[in-house]
Amino acid sequence: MGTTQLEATQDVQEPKYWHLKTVLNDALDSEFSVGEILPNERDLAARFGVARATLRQALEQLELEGRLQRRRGVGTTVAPPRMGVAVGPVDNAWPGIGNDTWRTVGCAEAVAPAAVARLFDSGAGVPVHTIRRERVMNGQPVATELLYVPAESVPGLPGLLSPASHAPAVLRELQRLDLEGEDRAVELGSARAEDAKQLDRLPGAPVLVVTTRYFAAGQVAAVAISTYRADTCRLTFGDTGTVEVTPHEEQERRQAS
Amino acid sequence: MGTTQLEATQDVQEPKYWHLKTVLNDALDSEFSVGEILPNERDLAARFGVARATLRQALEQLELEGRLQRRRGVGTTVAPPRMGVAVGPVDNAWPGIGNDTWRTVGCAEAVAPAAVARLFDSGAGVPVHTIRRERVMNGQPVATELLYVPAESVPGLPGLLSPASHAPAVLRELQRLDLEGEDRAVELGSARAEDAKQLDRLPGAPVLVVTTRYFAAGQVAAVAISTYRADTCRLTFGDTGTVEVTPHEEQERRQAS
DNA sequence: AAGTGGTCTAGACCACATT
DNA sequence: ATGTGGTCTAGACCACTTC
Repeated sequence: MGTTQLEATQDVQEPKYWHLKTVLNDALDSEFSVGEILPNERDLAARFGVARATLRQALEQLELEGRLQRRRGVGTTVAPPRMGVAVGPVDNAWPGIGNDTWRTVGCAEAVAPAAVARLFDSGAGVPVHTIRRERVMNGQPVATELLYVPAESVPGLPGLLSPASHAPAVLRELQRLDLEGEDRAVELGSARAEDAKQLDRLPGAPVLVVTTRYFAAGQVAAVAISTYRADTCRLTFGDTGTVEVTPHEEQERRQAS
Repeated sequence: MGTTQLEATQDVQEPKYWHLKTVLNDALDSEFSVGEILPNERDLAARFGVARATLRQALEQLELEGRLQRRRGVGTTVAPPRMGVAVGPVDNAWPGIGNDTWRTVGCAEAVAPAAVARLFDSGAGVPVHTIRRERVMNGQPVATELLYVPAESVPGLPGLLSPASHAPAVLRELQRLDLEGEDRAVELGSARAEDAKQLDRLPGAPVLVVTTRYFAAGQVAAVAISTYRADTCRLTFGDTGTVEVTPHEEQERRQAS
């Protein structure tokens, strides 16, 4: 990266932070390896002759693109390539089937929030089982999920359940139903406080929100709102089998730890 | 939204811009309708008793979440709900089939850039036809795409073609092949200068990048890199038919224009 | 205690669209 | 010419991790 100031040959009309971003991006390719820590922001800003805020604007974008990882109190490191995460319909199946990558971390019984109720055929005020799960890959959390199952989808449930057996029971009942199809949407969001904590990020971090509707008996039998870390994940939708991680990616990921 | 300063009852540990964001978000729900313009940033900042930069941090997040739309020289308006955009496999078909929502805007013949070449089975240096297309919905551009077709995928092409007939000829040849499957990945990116211009956004705007691989004869016969506006689009992957726009959404969208 | 990234301020000027 | 959002500066202090 040298001692170079930003060249004065800069096109007008091109913001400094944008130019800076491409310079840094190139430097990451040629002069740094995955996991390496960069100089701190104050030094970098001085080296390029810009204010720290401007430097940060460039770093923010590079982090958004998954090139960098910044952690308060620690520093900025070069991020490994994004993980390919399968979100279906690889196994067109109910959640919780077999030994998948999800882990249940809690559950509750309540009325569906308005934004979720809209996804069900029945209107507002539907009582639902709410199951919180998290997904871990390569030893790091990549997603957190809220699975909403209307009580009427699983009528066979006994009345009172211990917290420990509640979630498994709901999933078991779900899996008895005949799954007719799934339906997914992906959009950009920012992590709510609770999600951010589980994903080991700050609130407001960019996330990919996957909304899945599970159909059974001509109705929406369950809805899952999955929140993926946008910086570390590439969501894959394989029609022709899972797109597996290439050996090259696998190697680079290992270097990071 | 009132004349209210930010309440002093603010929890410590909660950043101002974060609190501000929730306040604004609630105000948007209750006191504004789609398409309405907000007070300008300097006024808003003064009204809430914060610096403009802090106010902007809140606005940026709301724009990222698709709640606001900001345009330089114009102002900040309340955004309509995101459009549901089908990205397949609704029609598991070659690009350019039938009357789809895509429009070809240019094409060229060159060697595939490294990042794209990696997606093909053949290594680097593959000669490809490059077709640029754009997707328009509800009268506004939502996506731009670069479609890469290796020359060896379409051997039946005559040598020299006029620019006008080039792209259609490539697509026509593609469609003669037997499509065995598709493969998609979605990740977050930021708009390159060229894409940003076509999407009517500033460079660096958040986008959802969809990478599609088309398989034929056991090979990757074509690759498409589609860039969707993350602020206005919700990508839908329908296994059970297209998820159509609800009447409610349709109405709100109309109010915006 | 020292060093990191995260938040916040109060200004200035620029690019752009509209009048 | 005016008003808007976009960029940039030079500081300050805070929250967090590590030593």
